[in-house]
Amino acid sequence: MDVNVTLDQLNEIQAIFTRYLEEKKLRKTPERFAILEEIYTKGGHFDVESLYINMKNKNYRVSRATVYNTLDLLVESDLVTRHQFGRNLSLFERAFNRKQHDHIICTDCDKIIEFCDPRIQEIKAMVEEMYGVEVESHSLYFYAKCKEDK
Amino acid sequence: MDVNVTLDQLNEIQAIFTRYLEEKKLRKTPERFAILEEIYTKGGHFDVESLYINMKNKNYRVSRATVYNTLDLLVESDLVTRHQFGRNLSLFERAFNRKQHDHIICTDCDKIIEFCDPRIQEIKAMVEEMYGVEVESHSLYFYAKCKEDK
DNA sequence: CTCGGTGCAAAGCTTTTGCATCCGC
DNA sequence: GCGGATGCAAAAGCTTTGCACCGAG
Repeated sequence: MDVNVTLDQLNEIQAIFTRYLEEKKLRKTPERFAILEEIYTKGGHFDVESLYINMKNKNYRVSRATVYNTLDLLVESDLVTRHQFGRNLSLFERAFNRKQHDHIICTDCDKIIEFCDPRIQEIKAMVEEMYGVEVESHSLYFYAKCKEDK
Repeated sequence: MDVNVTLDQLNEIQAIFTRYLEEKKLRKTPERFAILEEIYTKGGHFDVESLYINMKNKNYRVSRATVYNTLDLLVESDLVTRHQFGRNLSLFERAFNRKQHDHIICTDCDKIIEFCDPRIQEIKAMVEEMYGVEVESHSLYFYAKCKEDK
C-alpha cells in the first residue's frame, strides 16, 4: 500500500505533473519536481512541516511558501490528497495509482488505518439524487480505539 | 431542524450539563451556563469567534479563553458537536435531541445541507469487526456543488 | 478561605503574504 | 528581458497559555 514507486511509475507521475503545468501555463521549476519526487519516494501520511524539514535535511534549498504552493498544485492535479485529520493540521498522501479509501484514526496512538467500502459510493449516489447536487469529493473518518495497540 | 428549543428542553439541557459538571467535580460558573444558553437559543453551525462576538454584543463579559474552554466541556458532555469543515476552523452545532446526521458542503457558496443514511452505521459495524477497533465517532462530509444555488 | 475559573494579553502554530531576487521561457 | 516563482521574514488567523484576580464551594 505504501510500497515505493518504481522508476517507471515515477516517470509517469512526473509526466502527469508536467502535462498539468503545461495546461495551466505554469513553469516547470526544479523545486516543484523536487517536492513531487520527495513525496513519491517516501510513503505514508505527512504534514507540511516534516516534508519541509526532510528536504532541508537533504540540503535542498526550499521555502515553506513553495512547499505550500506546490502542494496546492499537486492536490489540484490529483497527484496528492489533502486530509484534515485534526484541528489545525493538514496531512497529505500520495494519490496516484491508489484506489479510493477512507481512514480510521486511533484516538489513543494516532495510528491511521486505511479501509475501503463500496457502500460509501452508494451513499454518494443517494445524496446526489436526493439533494440535486454534484459531489466532487468526500471525506470519511472513523475515530476509534485500536485495541491490539501494540 | 434548527427550531428553537422550548423552555422545558432548555431546562433539561442545563440539568444534563449540571450533572456533567458535578460528576467531573467542576464548578458551575455563570459563564459556562451563559455560553450553553447562547448556543441553544440560536441554531445552526457557528464558530468560536461569532459566538464570542454575539455574547460581547449582548454586553456579556466573557473571554475567548472561557468560550474555548467551555466548548471543550460541552463537546465532552455530548451537548455540542465539533466539526472540522475547512482548514483552520472548527464549527460547532447543538447535539442534544438531534438525530445522527452528516453534512454536504457546497464548495461554491459554503451552504451546509444535513442528511442521514443508515448505511454509515453498517460501514461502522464492518470497520469494527474487520479491524478489531472500537469506533467512538465518525465524520462524513460530501463536498459538492449545489446546482439550484439560488 | 481555597483553589478552580476567569479575563486579558501574550505566545504558539500553521498558513499566507509582501517584496526583492531569480530564472524558466 | 519579461513576468512568474522563489526564499525569506513578517503578518495573519485560530487557539492555547501565563498570570493576577475573582468567586463557587
